[in-house]
Amino acid sequence: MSKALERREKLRIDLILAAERMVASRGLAGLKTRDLAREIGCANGAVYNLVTDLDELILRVGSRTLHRLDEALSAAQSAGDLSPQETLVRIAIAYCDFAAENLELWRALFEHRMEADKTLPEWSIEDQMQLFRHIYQPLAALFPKRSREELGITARSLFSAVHGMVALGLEQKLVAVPLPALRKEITVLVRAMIDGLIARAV
Amino acid sequence: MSKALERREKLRIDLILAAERMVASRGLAGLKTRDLAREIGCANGAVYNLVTDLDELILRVGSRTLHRLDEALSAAQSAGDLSPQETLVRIAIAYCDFAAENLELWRALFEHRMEADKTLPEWSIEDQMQLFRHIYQPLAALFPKRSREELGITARSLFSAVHGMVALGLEQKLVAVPLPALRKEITVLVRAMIDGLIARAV
DNA sequence: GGAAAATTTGAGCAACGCTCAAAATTTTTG
DNA sequence: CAAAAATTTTGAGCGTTGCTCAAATTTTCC
Repeated sequence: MSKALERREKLRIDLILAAERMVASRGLAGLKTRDLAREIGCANGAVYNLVTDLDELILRVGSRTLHRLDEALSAAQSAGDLSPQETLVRIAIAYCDFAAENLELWRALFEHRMEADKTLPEWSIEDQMQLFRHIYQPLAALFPKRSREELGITARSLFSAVHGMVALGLEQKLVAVPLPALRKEITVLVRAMIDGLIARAV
Repeated sequence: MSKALERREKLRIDLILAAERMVASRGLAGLKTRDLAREIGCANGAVYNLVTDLDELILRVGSRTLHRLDEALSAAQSAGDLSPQETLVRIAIAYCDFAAENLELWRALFEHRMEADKTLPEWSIEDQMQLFRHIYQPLAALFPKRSREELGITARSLFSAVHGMVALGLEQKLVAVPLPALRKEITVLVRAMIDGLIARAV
């Protein structure tokens, strides 16, 4: 590869990492092209040589966040040999903890909205799909009779419900819930949801 | 009241209604002061005579949305004389339907974020608290032994879980779920959550 | 080394929320 | 009712924003 292209690649990575740091510290709204350019040492116009858009940059940062989240959920899924129920609780708690520890980056995943005409790139959609798979496996163990499609729907429902509790729980707007209390609420409700689903399944 | 103040009040109401229409049609990001000023027939600077901030204006619009949502949930709560379980399902479905029918206004409730130093006005916090009360009553009927505080926590958990399903369900980013399917998922999971909570309570 | 190709640059554009001296209007006063 | 005083409205303008593009710079190639 030519020297110019090497430098370009290096700068692109610097840019994404700088953007990640900036979102983490100042929130998605605090991400500014001029600050980014100063941070990585180039002209502000140069940002658009590395990335077509701020949208793309945000998606790149989001991709990194999703992969780290994926790792956190994987760790929770394979820790110890728990029952499927308790594995699901662990995953939900891991999701909550990740969101709390990576608050602004996690928020950015859901705050960001593309303009109506632009569509999400393929790799970004792929990233998001992967998340449900951690829930899918324990669910499949609990409901062996259900079809792949049914399990997928249930997995998304469970994920969404936990996401809602975390989202509103970490929101300062509504009553600020202390993190330990939130973890407890999640544990209670996930157990209840699974119990309820099993009871109805028989 | 003086003629000047009357006109001011009228304009302020016009402004809020215009803002509501603009958010509903173009989303929160499409709310622009210059367009608002043109719409209600005044100078762009005049917007700041009626409202201190765009933040305040958004909060005013949010307040109206919350009140309409409150009405929708009230209607669902008092329709027929259903069991507490089925009332909770009805409320959840009503929430889902309201969000779908008022997509951008409903989104604005959660997308909007104040700058860190500014705090929410009292009336806005009050508005938000009211929402849980619809869930509280059927829950109290189901769990007569629980304290007010415990019921409040459970109410918020249930609300948050349903909110999460609606939020991710109506999001175009993830797999777009057809509305009837979403309503069905919500019904299933709310019933499961309640069943599970009751089973653990005995 | 020097011409050609590719890349980087930063001034500049349009649009944004918001401000504030000046203009217009309303209210008070004589 | 007219002039003075108080109040309200106005819109040009400020500082920022994401993004563009002709010009300057650097790299590539022979």
